[in-house]
Amino acid sequence: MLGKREKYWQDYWEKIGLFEPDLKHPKRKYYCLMMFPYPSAALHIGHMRNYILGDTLARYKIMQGFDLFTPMGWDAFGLPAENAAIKNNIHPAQSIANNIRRMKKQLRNWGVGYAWSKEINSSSPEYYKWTQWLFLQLYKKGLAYRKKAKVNFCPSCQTVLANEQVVEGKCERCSAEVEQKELEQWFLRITAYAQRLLDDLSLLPHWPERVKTMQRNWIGRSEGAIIRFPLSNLSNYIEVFTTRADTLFGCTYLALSPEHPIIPEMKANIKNFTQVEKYIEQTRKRSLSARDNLNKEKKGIEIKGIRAINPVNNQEIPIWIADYVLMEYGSGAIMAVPAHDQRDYEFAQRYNLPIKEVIKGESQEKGKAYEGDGVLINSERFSGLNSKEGRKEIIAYLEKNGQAKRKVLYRLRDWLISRQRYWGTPIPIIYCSKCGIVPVPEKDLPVLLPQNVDFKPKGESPLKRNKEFMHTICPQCHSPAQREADTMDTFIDSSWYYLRYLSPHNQKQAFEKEMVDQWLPVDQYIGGVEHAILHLLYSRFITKFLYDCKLINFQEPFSSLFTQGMVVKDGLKMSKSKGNVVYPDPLIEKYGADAVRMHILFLAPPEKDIEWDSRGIEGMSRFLKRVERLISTCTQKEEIEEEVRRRTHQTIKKVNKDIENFHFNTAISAIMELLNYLLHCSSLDKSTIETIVLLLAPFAPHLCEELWQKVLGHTESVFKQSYPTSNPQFLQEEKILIIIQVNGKLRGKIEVEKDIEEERLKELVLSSPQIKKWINKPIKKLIIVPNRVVNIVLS
RNA sequence: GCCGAAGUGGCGGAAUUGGCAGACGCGCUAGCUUCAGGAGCUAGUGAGAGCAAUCUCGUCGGGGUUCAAAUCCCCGCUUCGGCACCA
Repeated sequence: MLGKREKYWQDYWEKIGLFEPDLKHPKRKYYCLMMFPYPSAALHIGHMRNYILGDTLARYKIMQGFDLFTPMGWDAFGLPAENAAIKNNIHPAQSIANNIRRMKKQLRNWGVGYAWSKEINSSSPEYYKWTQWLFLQLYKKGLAYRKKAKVNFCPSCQTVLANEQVVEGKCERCSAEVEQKELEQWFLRITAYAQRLLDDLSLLPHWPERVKTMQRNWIGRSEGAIIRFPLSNLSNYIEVFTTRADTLFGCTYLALSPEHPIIPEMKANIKNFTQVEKYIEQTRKRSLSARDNLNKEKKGIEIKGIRAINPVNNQEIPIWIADYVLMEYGSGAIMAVPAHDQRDYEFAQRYNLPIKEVIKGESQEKGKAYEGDGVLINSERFSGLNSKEGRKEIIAYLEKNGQAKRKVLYRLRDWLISRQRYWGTPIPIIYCSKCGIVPVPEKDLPVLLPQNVDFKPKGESPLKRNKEFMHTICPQCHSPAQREADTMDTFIDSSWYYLRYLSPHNQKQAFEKEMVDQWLPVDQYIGGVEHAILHLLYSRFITKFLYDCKLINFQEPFSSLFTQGMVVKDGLKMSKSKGNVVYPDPLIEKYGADAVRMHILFLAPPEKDIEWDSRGIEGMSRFLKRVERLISTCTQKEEIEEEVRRRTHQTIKKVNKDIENFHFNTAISAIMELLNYLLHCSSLDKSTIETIVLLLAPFAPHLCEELWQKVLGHTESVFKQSYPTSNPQFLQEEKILIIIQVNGKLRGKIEVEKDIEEERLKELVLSSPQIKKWINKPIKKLIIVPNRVVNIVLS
């Protein structure tokens, strides 16, 4: 079914408000959310897959009688829009508006329904006013703070780059060497929620295990201790973090990160300070790329003139600076145990440092550090303990003397939200020379993003060049003040949008608590796995924060998550820069939306990546034509045939189960099988014909709506009908096919009545001529699995 | 390097969780139908042997558990994702 007829039904669904539930008084709510897109270009097949999955589920839930809420909006701020605008010299607001118009039209043509009356756009003042409000709440609770941090800066593009835009230390676009710049920036203290974000993953049984694992790794909890190493003949000390206190006796040197602050502090005591300085400078030049990635050779330099004392045995050990020690993690210093850490081992080998074995393991490899647990040796009174006890005892011993402290460390870092960019939510902060940092009062929100800005990159935040925007009055002392020129990371926009959908135009609040408590958490969230970490972690963080503020009454935003696979072309993810993007619209024009929708769903299970192939679409189109022909032309009769009814109910059962499990591909093949059978019946009863249409409706909405109303003569939408449910009574089969095996090999089949007595079955099987010829030896054993298998085991 | 997932016909993929391997579809082959077809219908389609009925082999490779393994266990290989000097 094509063109005009599909459009007719799309209009019809809009007219009857199929996707516009009564948000105030839902009876059985179901919140189905699909990740909102970036309106940077037209939607391609990959997007379509996402929205088709959601729409099919949504229509199924509507037919099950849920008050279904499935809204859509636009994640409209951000880099791609700004870059596109710079390239084409159009204002981002303009290009965004154009793209939204185009994408909305696409979604409509695909028959994807949304509660369009609740549409949101994160770049509109009525939305970002509340993103700013959210920032202020975080600021009030001390969760938003400012500190110096490095950014990647491309001197040729004159712009700040995101980490993803830095490829091997070079700018992704112009290949210039990326520089590091230190800037004052805003951070959100997500690390304060690290433990809860980790623990509460267990509240999410309906999230993919894969995603939860990725989040766990990202949070990266590790349990250990801070151990203090005094410097000999000095009052100073160096602290290290370790998870392996059991190996403390094997520590033969300390290693500091080149950025460690104690190095300049101890300048006077360091005898070889000039060489040390030179080494640090060299390391810095080797830039992040070379140092961070890859298993580069570990290099370092010994600090002469100061030595550290191992607190557990008072042994004096040398202090080194080593490029494999990171300032960003732990204390920026480590206790090196070459015998039991591969990195320390390699370093010790290179510089001829002693290697002292203190753990006896089961399988020790030569020429490698033994990193496993084992039994402590060469550890004085701790020798003989196992690693686990050793860690506990050694830390306890040091703790008594104030030389150690138990410590849990997370790899998770605070969330840097400042962007030196134009196209984002302005950070609602004012800098006053008298009052310092002053948040914009809530009544003054939104801080409007000015339209007239030269957003071409010139090395600083574009807003800085707009005097009208920058110059303001301090809300506290009313003297002239400056605005914050940076905008927020767009991940903030998307960390709370699911709350805004319920009241997108409310001018008094970000969201209405009663309604949000009623509708959230989202019942089903659907999106790409590329958001497994950042977006989902940030949303969880913000939800927990709002819960702590008592603004909502749930702690997790998304009860079920479904991450669909990518659609790839020529083995690569579709992207404009690679030039391998496929748009579905020409196919829809040729075959109709229903055929394209079903083809995408039929191609593979939705969580799998698929290589795009439009060839099979002909088959789907044929199938839909056969459905149409069957429904429109078959002769009707009163009575229902038993076999027809049984097969129909078996199909109903399977389709329901498959949809619930997102097995859309097998649901479709089950319907195809049923249709193949029904096509051979000379005539059918009315209920079977209607069942086919109802079963298929979520998959092929246009065709089924048309058949339901125009052919079967109903006056109400097919989506106002209940989805078919199977009646167990009609599933019963009185005859069962039993598989007969001899020595585990298939040798025959036999049809018997269900739940036949074993003795009788045995008799039938052994007397069957096709089986007899295989029994050439005495029977050792006879295994009967009721209603399934008989296996004859010969001796 | 570490963690995770996967490996089934020419292709996409099924297999009630240990019980007929290859459902459904694409593609291909033959026939019918049509003025014609890039339309429709019918039949066939894992490999090998045979006129046939039928038999043998077969789910990445190797071993094992079991009456019975694509499915469970061990070893190895390959591919794809995530993390990557995290102390």
